[in-house]
Amino acid sequence: MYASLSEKHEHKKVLPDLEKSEKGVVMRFAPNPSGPLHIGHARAAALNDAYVKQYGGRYILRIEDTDPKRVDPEAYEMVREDISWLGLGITETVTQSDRFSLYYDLCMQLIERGGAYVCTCDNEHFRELKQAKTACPCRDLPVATNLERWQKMLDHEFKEGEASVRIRTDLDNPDPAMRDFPAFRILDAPPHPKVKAHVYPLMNFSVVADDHLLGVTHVIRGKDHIANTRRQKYIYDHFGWQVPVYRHYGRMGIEGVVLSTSQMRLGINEGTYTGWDDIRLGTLRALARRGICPEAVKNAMLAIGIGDTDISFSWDNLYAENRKIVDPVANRYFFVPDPITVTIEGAAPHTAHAMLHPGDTARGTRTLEFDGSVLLPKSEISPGTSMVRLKDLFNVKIVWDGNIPSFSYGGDSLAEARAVKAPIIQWLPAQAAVPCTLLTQEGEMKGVCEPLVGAELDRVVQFERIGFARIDSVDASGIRAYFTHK
RNA sequence: GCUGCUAUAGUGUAGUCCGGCCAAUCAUGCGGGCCUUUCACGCCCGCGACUGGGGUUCGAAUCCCCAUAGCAGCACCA
Repeated sequence: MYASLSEKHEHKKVLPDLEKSEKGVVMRFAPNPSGPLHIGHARAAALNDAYVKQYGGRYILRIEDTDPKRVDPEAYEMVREDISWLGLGITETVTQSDRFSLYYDLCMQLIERGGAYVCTCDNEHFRELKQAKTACPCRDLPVATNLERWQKMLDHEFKEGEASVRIRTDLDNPDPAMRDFPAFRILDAPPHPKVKAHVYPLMNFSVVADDHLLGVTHVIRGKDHIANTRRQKYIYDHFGWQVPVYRHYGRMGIEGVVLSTSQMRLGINEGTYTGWDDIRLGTLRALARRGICPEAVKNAMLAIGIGDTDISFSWDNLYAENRKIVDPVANRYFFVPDPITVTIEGAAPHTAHAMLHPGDTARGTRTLEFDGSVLLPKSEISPGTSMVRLKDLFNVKIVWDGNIPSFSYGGDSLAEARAVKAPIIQWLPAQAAVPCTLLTQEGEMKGVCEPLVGAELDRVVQFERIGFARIDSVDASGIRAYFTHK
């Protein structure tokens, strides 16, 4: 009985089983190095990671840099950093630009098998033929001719746009997307930052080649790849290779942040964003800067799972995951936004001892010395407020003369403050407050905080009654913190 | 236009394959209460959904058909 109770209590989100996983799995995460990773990438990264951990096996990071137009040389390093931050169990890394000769080899073999041909047709013309389910003249050329043409491609005798390799599929396939799709193209420019080439494999070819060569057993990717999966099966069949198990999860809409790499880049160049880690962006480094933990990101992604329905990602759910992680560890401090200086009449010096964490008394206290005047959040003091309690200190009576308040000592009794429902607010000694800027996605909040916060650099703290924040920088001019969430 | 995928509360998710135990799970959110020198955490109570219409059946969230809506592909991007 107790067993079943605790079982239910510890109910953990488990991903649905994958078939053919008994002997372990080989999976891969395959980003394109066009920029840093964002929350959308995290889904594929986390799901594959979780399955490899569940079944055991290898987890390959494959950098898919086969399109020189979409390669940012700096992104290789950024992707590496982001993956390391996420804490994926990557067991090996391959970069496709290192493997062009493998693809060329396989292409030749495929042509020899009659599974591919070199097409020199004009693009527009080919499209019309395709719509009409008609073979282009190149399709029926003998293998020997195709091999010659392939050699001419490699020798750069064909220029950009003059020839491409196509996979022989089924012209009668009702889906026009399946008919003789391209596998290699020629690009004269731009140069690839990592490899000297003009013949480039297209994704459907290089992906099949590598999935097979690397022994990938299961592929989990977005359903935008569902057509690619069907196309890729033609290549597997031509080679007689075994097809991996595929799962396609639905589209994930993400509100409120910019995710498109090109838009982000543009915004950075124009100065709209401070960089790839601008907190208004959905990059992993932006989340990190705000104090979102990698485990929270992964947990949120696993909770979403691999369903094939289109979903809209909810920040609330991610924040809830993060709060579970951060709340038990974050020290508590006072941050007074938009402070006003107030002198309190009739109060003797007091020393306040506020707990660093109310759930963990062993952590001790911060000490705040009261000596006559304090800083209070302006928004808490408005006509009609007759008493507030300064948290961990004492009560303050407020008397209003029109719009002019005067403050006086109101006793130490917490019970009295409760009795009149006085708000218990954060405060700082006027003499011991450090300038602090809290940056949120909506803008800056200027204020002051406890000096001790300076020792929390790079950690997440909780500003009482405000929310969690990551301390981003500490210097002579003050502290800068990024708002995490409530 | 052609091809394909999907449709459970505000959001995510379980159940759908093998119809009844589902007047539908869990989380998050929201409302209320308790606890508490934070509007955090914790605890309690509540709110809230099977896209619509037909059909099969003793019985349908679950099977079939149609409709509607959303998404994806038809790139020399990944």
